[in-house]
Amino acid sequence: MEIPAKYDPSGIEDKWYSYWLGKKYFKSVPDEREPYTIVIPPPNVTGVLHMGHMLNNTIQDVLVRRARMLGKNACWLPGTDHASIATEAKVVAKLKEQGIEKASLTREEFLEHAWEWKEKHGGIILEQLKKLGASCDWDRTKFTMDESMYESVIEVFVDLYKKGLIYRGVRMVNWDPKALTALSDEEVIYKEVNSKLYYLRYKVEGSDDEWVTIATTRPETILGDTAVCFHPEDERFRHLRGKKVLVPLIKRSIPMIEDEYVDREFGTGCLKITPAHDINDYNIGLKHKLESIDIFNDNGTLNEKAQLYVGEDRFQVRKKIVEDLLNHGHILKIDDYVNNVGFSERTDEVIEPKLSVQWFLKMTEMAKPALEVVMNDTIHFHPEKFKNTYRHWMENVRDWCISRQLWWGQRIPAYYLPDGDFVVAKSANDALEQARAISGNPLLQLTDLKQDEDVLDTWFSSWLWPISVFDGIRNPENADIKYYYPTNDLITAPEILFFWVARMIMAGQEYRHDIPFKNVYLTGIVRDKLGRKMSKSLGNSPDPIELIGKFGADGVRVGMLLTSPAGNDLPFDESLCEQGRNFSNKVWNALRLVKGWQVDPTLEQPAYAAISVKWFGARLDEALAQIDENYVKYRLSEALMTAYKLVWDDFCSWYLEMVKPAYQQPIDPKTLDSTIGYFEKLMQVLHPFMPFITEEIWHLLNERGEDVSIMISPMPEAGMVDTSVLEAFQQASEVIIGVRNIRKEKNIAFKDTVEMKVKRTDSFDVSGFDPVITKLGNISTIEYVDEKPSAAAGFMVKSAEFYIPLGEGVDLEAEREKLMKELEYARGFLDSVMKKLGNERFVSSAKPEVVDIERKKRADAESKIQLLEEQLAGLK
RNA sequence: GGGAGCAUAGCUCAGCUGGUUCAGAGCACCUGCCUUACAAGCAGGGGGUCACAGGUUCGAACCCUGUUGCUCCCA
Repeated sequence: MEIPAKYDPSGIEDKWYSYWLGKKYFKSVPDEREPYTIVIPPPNVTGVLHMGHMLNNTIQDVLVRRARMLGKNACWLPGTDHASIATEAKVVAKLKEQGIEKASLTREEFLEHAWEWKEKHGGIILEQLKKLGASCDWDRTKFTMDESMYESVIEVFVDLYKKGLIYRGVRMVNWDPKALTALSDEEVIYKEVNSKLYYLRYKVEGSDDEWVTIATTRPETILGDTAVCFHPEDERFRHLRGKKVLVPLIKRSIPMIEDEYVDREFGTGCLKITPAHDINDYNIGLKHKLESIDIFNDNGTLNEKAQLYVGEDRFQVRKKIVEDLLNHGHILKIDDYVNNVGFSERTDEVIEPKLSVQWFLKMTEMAKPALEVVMNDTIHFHPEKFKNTYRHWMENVRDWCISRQLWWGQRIPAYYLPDGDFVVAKSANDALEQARAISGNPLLQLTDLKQDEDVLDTWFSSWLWPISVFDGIRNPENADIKYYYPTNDLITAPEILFFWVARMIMAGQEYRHDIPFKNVYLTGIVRDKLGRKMSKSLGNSPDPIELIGKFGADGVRVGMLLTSPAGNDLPFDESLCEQGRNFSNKVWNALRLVKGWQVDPTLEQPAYAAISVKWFGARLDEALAQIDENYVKYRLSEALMTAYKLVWDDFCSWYLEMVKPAYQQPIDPKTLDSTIGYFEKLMQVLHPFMPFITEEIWHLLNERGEDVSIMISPMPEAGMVDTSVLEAFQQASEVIIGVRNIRKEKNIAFKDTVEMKVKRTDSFDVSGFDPVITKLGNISTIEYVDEKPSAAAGFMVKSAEFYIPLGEGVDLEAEREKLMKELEYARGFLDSVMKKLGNERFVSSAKPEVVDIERKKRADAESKIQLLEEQLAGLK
């Protein structure tokens, strides 16, 4: 069989993915096995795959594939969320391109367009995940607006309303004047902006020429002012107590009030209060029972209450009012000023704090048990440090604004009666029944009821995700939810710890009386070389599909995971994927080597091969145990690195070189069988990280029947580790390295054999590995001697001395220098040990084991020094 | 302004309960090799005052205090 020297993943990946799909290996149905469940953090239907998804989903696939090979019933449930704001914005924009205004459509017509858009674009990410090798149970794919999911959301809304946890209230919200919707705090991005600080003077009412000066960045909002405030202990304004001032231009009379909120150092120490347009002012307004004057329309233009500039945009008005204020002598000065301004995450519009009627979910009571289960490690966070952040948020949680002024999403099931009263119900018919009851009017018709126009926040769907994907809200006793819930691991980004993870925990406790997952693995953010977050707008993100084309899915997966410990940002560089690709190639070439061997069934196993097979078995057991431990601690990068070194260093660089038959010589069957057996195990260990190449190689190593796959084969288990053979190999390898060094120093080509003489002590014995040393050192004979040979280059391993006779050309001085160096080191070492042992307090207070170790070190160092001294003496 | 976290090799990170001359890994770098699986490779090698200053201890990268710098969250 001809195997190319370079691994080409292109055909192989598609071949095996179709095979897995065809054999339904990703599918999961409840059975008697232990379940292992992951629900995907549903990507947005508007999105395309980016590097963050690559990292996140690689991790999920690694965990799922491993669980499957550990014999668990693994279920990775995929899906997408409807992303109400983002999707609606996309659909609106698309319609606009076609010359259609959203306002000209009915709700139903608009939703038709939205669904059409979703059908066309909504599945892109999931399709791309297949290229990555994601082993999701695609038959279970869910979308947050699927009928069952939609109904679950409505049912939960109604239930929480009945429990008194959902209420309708006036609140200061983050208003997006472009999208015409309220945003949650998490959807607002604060940016530093160069703006101006305007110093404005207000005339004191009833005075001739008495003024009070305030500083503001938003002069247009003075039209909504209802007070001016100073600090009660501020002497500078004491004389204004109880007086009134006039708002410039409109000359409205407003009171001077006092509040400790005012920062006396900032501006003039005097603050204008505009309760309708600033959250802090709003709170002061509540405290001092001030009037709220809302001067803005929903689209950011001014309304009649402003009295001036009615109908004009807020930023236009700012320019105009500054001019007018200047003309009327109200502006004393204008400073440059940098402040934080909130922008809409979706539309990039400047957020307007706005009073409006919204639906809220009370958080305080739900937060308590959700905090508890994380603090007491019922749910484990990886890494643990996020427990702190989580606690801080949960202890200061605020009510959740769950309404959005959009059409795309679950419509709020509140129905308004003609008199303004409302009922909340699962269906219009239910609502009618209730409405008739509360109004006492049995003649009310469906057409008399008007359903709330708003939809629910997307997170109000996704907080139910781990439950609703198994239909656990509507059918709490169904087989799926009982089997798969709670899920095992959730893999997500710390950015959404609060508005998703925390809320899922709350929903779990409310609706299943149980946690939604046992472990939360927080990934870092994928950044570019400059440390910037990868984003579409910056254009600094590579296209994952192109990367896969370039390095192979396996290569990219390895690249993503190599330097990505949990919770740490990943400074991405293509060279990481290159390293992954190189690793694929390394493994591939190991296959080429092994497949190239001719076997001679009559051959006995040579001694060098026997000991090598024994050693690698031990090494494999050791590494398997280390890898298991890494997985248990969710240290996936380390698990991968352990496997990487096991394959590259131990298997390829050492083992294969050790057992490799001489050129064009056949191999014995016993060694070949062991080697193939080890190779198979290595492929199984690597499979979760590199699903494609391992499947390919696994099938090439042995004839396989139908219906088999490495992905459903049992993961190798660590056996008892034979530490004595590991220790012996360790020393043997040092001998080999010693020989290689001498060859290099003395310019002896590898093809020339050398002799080796060994002067050893009883405590040192690697003779089991002599055949290996002979082979890898290309040594003609190993002779055990009692005296140091003359004219030889030497080195030491432990207390044994090794010599390569050189005939002439031994540089005595160089040998001497080498020995002196070693001696110096050994003496220094001994010194440090003696210092400790000479310290009375060390010997009396340190643990006895520690003291014993020091004593042993002293003995070893002393004998080594003696040896070196003898050697030096022998050189003369 | 409040809270949290981080600082170890050029880069990204390990370093568990203080205890081996404990300072480690991968990549990058340097040197020599196209040796018959692999130059996407092989063999070897250099590189760190563990941010700084104190303290606790027989002993500190690790514990404590302060300083500096960076990051994140909340306001």
